[in-house]
Formats: sequence, C-alpha cells, structure tokens
Amino acid sequence: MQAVACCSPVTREPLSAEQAETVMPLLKAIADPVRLRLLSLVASHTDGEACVCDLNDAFELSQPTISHHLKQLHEAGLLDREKRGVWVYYRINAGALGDLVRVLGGVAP
Amino acid sequence: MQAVACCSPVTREPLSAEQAETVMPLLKAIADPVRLRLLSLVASHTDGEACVCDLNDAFELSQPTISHHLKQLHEAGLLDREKRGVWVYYRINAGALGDLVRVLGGVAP
DNA sequence: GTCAGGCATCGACACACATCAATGTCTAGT
DNA sequence: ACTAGACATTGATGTGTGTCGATGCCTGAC
Repeated sequence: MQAVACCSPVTREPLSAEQAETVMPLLKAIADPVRLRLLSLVASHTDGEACVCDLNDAFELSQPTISHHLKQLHEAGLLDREKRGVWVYYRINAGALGDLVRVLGGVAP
Repeated sequence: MQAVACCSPVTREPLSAEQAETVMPLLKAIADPVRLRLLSLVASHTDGEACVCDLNDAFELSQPTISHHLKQLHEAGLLDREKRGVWVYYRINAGALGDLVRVLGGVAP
C-alpha cells in the first residue's frame, strides 16, 4: 500500500527536514482530539465506513465543525470520501495509517 | 513498559473523549517538524541519548527555541532529561513511543 | 418547479503556539 | 570571587487553527 512511503523509522536514523514535512500532514491530522475520535469512529464502524449524519450526532459540535475536521482527515489521506445519494460516507484508509505507524517505528498489521 | 497505558487500538473500537485527551500530549508533541526531527535525532543517536549542544547545531533555530521544543518532548514523556556537569542529555523513552504506536493499531518492537 | 434536508464553503473571531531577543541560573575553570 | 559557557525562563509578536453562524450547493420527494 505505502500511501506515504517516506522513510525508515524515526528511531533508526535522523529524519531529514523534507521527510519530516512529508509526515506532518498525517500527524497534524490526528493531533486533535475530535479528529482522532472521528478517525476511530470511522475505522471501528461496520465495514470500515460511516455516514456523516451519524458522525455529527456523536459530538456536541456544530455541523460545519465536523465537516471541517472530516475534510482535514480526507486531505491527509486518512479517510476516503464517497457520496451516495444524499448521504456522504467516509472510509478508513488503512494504508495511510499503516505508513504512519511504520515511520514511528512500529509494525503495521 | 506501558507508560501511557490507555486503550485498545483506534481501529478496533471508538475512542472516548477521555481516551483521546490522554493520547493528545504525545501526538501534539510529535506533530511539529522540528520536534519530530529532534526526537529522531535523539532516538537514532549512539546509546539513544544526545547532548543539547549537538542538537542546537542541527537546526537553524535559536537556542531558546530548541530548548522549548525539548521541554515539550520531555513533558510529554517521550524524552528523559539528565544533567551531567555543564551539559544536558536527552534520552529516548521507547515505552512512550511504543504506547503511541499501539494506540494507532501497530505493534511496537 | 418547488421544497426540505444533508453536507460543504465562507467569513469572522478567539485562542493556541512557534519563534526570537533579553535575561536568569547553574557549573567548571582560573 | 570572578568569569565564561551551557541551558532554561521570560515576555512579546506574528502566524496558525478550532469553532461558529450564515449561506450555498445537491439530491430526492412531492
């Protein structure tokens, strides 16, 4: 998969400035409590996808705010977006999350 | 080790607000290009520790800025601090990084 | 065509944060 | 004691970002 395909783990050799900037979008995307929970909600949902209508109800935040966070996760490559009729479904991109785990020195399942 | 010991992977079940807040310090600490590189520099250095004097020279940033970032990483539990004479050494805390990897659904080495 | 509802975009605001110069604190020499 | 050097702390400043209300765009139903 290797959606980001960046570099060896941070614990192995020093990250260059360019490599760090490559990983930043992923890290900044999940470095917010609401976005991390959104990602978790989508990832752990049935079939690995969830409707925005359900996600809105899971937080005491305005609809534009949730929409904004989902856009951030989508642009980072962590969530895929698909419109089906009136509803929009977000799906987890396991590859992107796996890349991040590997950069941090872990082993992706 | 389990320095943070928080929760099952984000991909398994939805993270609660409290669980998300628990992981945030770790994520926010590495969600900055300079700090991620600092962490990588320390982690990949000989014996897993590095002197601040060396870290200062690795960036074109002022000394207070580097000091500030190292403090952030230290307070997040990712780096241990030890003063030896005039010099200060920072050491990687592999446990904290491992916890983060596990929360993200990876397997820590 | 019209209307209602789901979601995105826009503009504005408040707060957080990265950065620096100046200063403080500690240690080892001399 | 005095000095020089290594790091930390402080205060100030500019930029980034999370949040919301208002508005716009689609889609399906009538």
